[in-house]
Amino acid sequence: MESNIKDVARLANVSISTVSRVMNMPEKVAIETRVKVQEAMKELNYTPNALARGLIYKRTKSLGVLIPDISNMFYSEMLHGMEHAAQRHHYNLILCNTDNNKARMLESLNMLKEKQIDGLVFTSEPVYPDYYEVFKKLQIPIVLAATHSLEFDIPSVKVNDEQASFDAAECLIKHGHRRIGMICGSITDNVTAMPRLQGFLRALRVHDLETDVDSQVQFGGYKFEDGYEAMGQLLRKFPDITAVFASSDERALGAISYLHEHGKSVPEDISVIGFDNLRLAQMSIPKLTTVGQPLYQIGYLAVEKLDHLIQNEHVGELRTYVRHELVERQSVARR
Amino acid sequence: MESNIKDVARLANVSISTVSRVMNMPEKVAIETRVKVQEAMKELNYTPNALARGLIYKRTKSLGVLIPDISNMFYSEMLHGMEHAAQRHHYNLILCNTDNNKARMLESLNMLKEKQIDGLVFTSEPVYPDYYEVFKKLQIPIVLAATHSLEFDIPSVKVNDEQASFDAAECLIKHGHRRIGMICGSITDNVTAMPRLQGFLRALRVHDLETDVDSQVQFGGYKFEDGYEAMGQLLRKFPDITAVFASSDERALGAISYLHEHGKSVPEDISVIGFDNLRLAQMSIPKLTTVGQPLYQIGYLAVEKLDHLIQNEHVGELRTYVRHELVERQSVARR
DNA sequence: ATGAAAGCGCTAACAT
DNA sequence: ATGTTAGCGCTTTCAT
Repeated sequence: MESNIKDVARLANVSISTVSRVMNMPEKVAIETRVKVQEAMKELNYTPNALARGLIYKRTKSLGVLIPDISNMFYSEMLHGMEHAAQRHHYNLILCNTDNNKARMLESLNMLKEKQIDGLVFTSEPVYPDYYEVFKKLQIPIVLAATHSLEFDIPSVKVNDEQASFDAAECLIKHGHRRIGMICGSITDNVTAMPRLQGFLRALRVHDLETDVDSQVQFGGYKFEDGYEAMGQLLRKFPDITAVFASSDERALGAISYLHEHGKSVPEDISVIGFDNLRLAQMSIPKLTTVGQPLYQIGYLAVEKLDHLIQNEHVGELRTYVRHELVERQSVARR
Repeated sequence: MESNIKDVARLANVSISTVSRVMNMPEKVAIETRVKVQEAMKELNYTPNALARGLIYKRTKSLGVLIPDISNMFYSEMLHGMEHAAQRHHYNLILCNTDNNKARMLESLNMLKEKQIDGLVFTSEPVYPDYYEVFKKLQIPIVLAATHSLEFDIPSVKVNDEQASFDAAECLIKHGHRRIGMICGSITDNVTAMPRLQGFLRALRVHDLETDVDSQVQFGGYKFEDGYEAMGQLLRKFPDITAVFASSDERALGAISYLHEHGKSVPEDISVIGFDNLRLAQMSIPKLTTVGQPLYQIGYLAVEKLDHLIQNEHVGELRTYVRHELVERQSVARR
């Protein structure tokens, strides 16, 4: 039942080249033959085979996307943007969940290369030197989304984390807070967690507040549970705290949950500011004040940048930094 | 720099069939030639071309996934399950976001067919007769995830919505509630919204409570904002309500938000039970009591079922119903 | 305006 | 154990 170009040619009484022509340069074929061929196509329910085409054109209009955890809202919002950009530029997205697992990532990369993807979007993780080696071997355009590399020249789209964190901390300070804690990502992550820490500390310094990382900062994972845990530890180290900067919305919600369970109300007793502005930031009680990054846009732009690379047009800037935005809701109060 | 089987053959001083053999049946080639070929592959950084293979095998090890909105946690959790099953069975997932837009869906389906996917996962939307026509033309195995069709014989994986809703309502009733409202999906959706409504009503009837759809049920979208709106309307129609069944977690959170803003506390004044058990159900204050559906598992099983179909093994049951689970947290109180 | 034939990178008979 | 060749479905010269 699967029909191919030959079947169409036979039914329409023309050669396969004519069929090919009506698909790719219809104006070059006589109107009546064209119609005849189109009717044959319809009758046979013909669909061209992209594998055969890809073999010839040496491009597939498929992009690979490597994501650590799709069930995380952070990534799914970015992915949404990527998908829309992909549709717009007639690409398909092949999705690979890496679970932050290197072996799995290498495996995925291999599959993607075999499938002859035209380009790759790599998200969030830092580009370690061995990753870079793999990328080079891939021989295809790559764009980093929500991450970047200062060591290597790989195009990227992300927010300025240092400045965004600075703004978060300053928001707290401007609301009159002086004893401010931070719930931060892993110390080993110097593409996201460290710049955020630095931005936080810079704001404190600029406003003549003391900084003591040991007592003010709690490191940990980015999840709700991690935020919950971290809030507990922070409170123990730094009991008279009046505000907390949690550098992801999930962490912030975890922190709020901890505070709630321990009889502190937000923002009356303690203010909390988050980072990301995921959709859930509007769903919490109190609604979360946070520094928003335009995740959808990051995904969208990453794919468009990739498209430019593939088309060999001007790539524009190597590292694109998109604007963050302070979204003031209810979790930060004046003191 | 892109090397192919010919390059490898030349470098290893063998024919291309020998190279092909070391890839597909290495035991059939002399150990020393094999090593020679493998070295050549490594040196040339050779990767087989899946397009060429697919052309011959007539299967691509790619699956299409149609999803209305990936940035929705509901879908991203399912997608996560699908992706893991896909990895396990050596498939790639080609992701298409349909935005609930029919034209876009048809376009995606067309692209997917051209790319010769081995199978398709279709999520959530009801299968309208015209969709079914399109599916038939596709000529490939299809599995429905979190939806099903009683009209057409298409394999599916989902929860028993009627019973799940029954359990939700009964939970409320067993906590002593008698004046219970429901926030429901669209009346036109008879694959999900209607069964849930029926389950709700059945529970009321079984427990000898009056049922009056007009005053007790508010229809609307599945989002947070919709839940917020609906809660307002419901309260106006049915002021002395003591409990609400919101048939999605997002709606439930919206309802809670409305109640909170209007001076009613949950669960002291009004109890709320949700549906889905998304990760955010644990993040709210109060933590949400809800009827959980195993979304990850639904995705996982859908892909495995698709694999069975593709392998032409026994499909097992046509319609698989997975277990839901009542997750009691803090948003429902005894009365 | 249309057709014949080569070739994209690979596998699978069929030789040897 | 290895090589030769046809062909998967298509595009693209090159003829006519």
